[in-house]
Amino acid sequence: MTTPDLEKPADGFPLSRKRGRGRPRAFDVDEAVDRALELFWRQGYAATTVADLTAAIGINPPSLYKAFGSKQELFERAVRRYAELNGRVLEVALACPDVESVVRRFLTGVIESATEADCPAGCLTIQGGTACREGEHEVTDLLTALRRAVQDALEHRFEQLKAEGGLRADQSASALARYVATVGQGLAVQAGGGATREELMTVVEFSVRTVA
Amino acid sequence: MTTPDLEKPADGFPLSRKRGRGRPRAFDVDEAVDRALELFWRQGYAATTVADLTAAIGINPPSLYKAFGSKQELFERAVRRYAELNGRVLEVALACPDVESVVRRFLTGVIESATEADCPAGCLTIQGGTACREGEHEVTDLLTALRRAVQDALEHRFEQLKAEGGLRADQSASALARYVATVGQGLAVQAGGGATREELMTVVEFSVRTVA
DNA sequence: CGGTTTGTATACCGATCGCTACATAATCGA
DNA sequence: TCGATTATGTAGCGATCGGTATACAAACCG
Repeated sequence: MTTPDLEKPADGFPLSRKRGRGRPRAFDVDEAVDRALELFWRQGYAATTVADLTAAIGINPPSLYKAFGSKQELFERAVRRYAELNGRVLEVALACPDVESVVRRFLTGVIESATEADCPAGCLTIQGGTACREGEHEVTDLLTALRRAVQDALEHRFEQLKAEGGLRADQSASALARYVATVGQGLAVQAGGGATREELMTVVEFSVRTVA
Repeated sequence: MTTPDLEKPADGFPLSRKRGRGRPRAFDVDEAVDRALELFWRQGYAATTVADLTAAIGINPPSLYKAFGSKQELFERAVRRYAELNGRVLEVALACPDVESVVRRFLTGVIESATEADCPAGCLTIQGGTACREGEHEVTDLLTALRRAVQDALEHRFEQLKAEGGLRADQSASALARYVATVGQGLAVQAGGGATREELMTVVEFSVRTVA
């Protein structure tokens, strides 16, 4: 799973919009990634075909391959975009001042993201990537790493709060982070199955009660 | 998603092993379903090809289609087999005498099933079925219904215990069932990502604490 | 035994898969 | 305006997809 840094700013252009020498691209790359994200999110990696992608973006295959390299690299772009969007939600939760509010805000954010009306229900990192034939672990591994990164961020924050006295010294920050991440993943599965925000918010209350 | 009752006992044979008139089948159907189950479990529906299935079972395509009808019907058979296996685990949990032990036994059973050494990690109903093109909801719906059935069974048991006084009258059996099911699904996601039994058992303790 | 029934193996179907060769169009620096 | 460069549209590549036509093999019944 190489990451050849497509579309990077190409250091050297002070503030100008980079415009290469050749024919200009006829579609917006970021918008294309968003369309791809929606498809991968809704259908998963294996069930989403290049024909689906080109149709959704409104381009022909050569344009897709020029811009992204392959279906798998486009998937990685979409996943990175997804991580960027959800990263903001995570940051808001991590900024909360105590364990209970971090947990409540995180789980609430997961529910909101997984039940957003104009997005597929559920979580891309859970339902997007089982698809791997024997020996093709790249897709699965990427999504697993992303889930792990969220859990690690929670753990780091709980360690901070523990040092500040906001978490009892005999409590394990890593175990707590795993618990919260587990509930979050379960909530995403529930949302993928059609559960509503109201139903899922009752789960948050159970979880917060554990923590408090 | 029709269920044409393939391989039913064909009432009329008192106690004899049914042996039709034609050439006998050269492979064991139940064993074939188990092989298919493992593949669908590990790779998901969309990423598993008929060639994968015939190779794993050790037969040629016509035999698969004679016995099962289609890839999708074989998937349904595999899912039913999966439900049968996990149904036993669920029954053990439901037989426990109080809320806390039901929850503990259920979540422990989920962990054991999702981390069994000689099976794919995780849960078929979560990672097996995202695969559906626009308009092909059969696969996803089947798995969603299966998860829902587990949650409903928990809810029914909690209602029973509530009537017996084992659950406070102001507690919602459905909300509790949703919480427990959510944690179970989260545990399955964690297992699919490589978490160990020991790590996941700490999550059970958090959850049980909430309930008690 | 012959006739019927059922499963197997070979070989292959049209459709679609991910991907690309090629010629053309549109922009650049000079 | 002229190459050089980059993207686009058309058309199609070999491989594989889910599924099957056909002929043969192995059991039954009479």
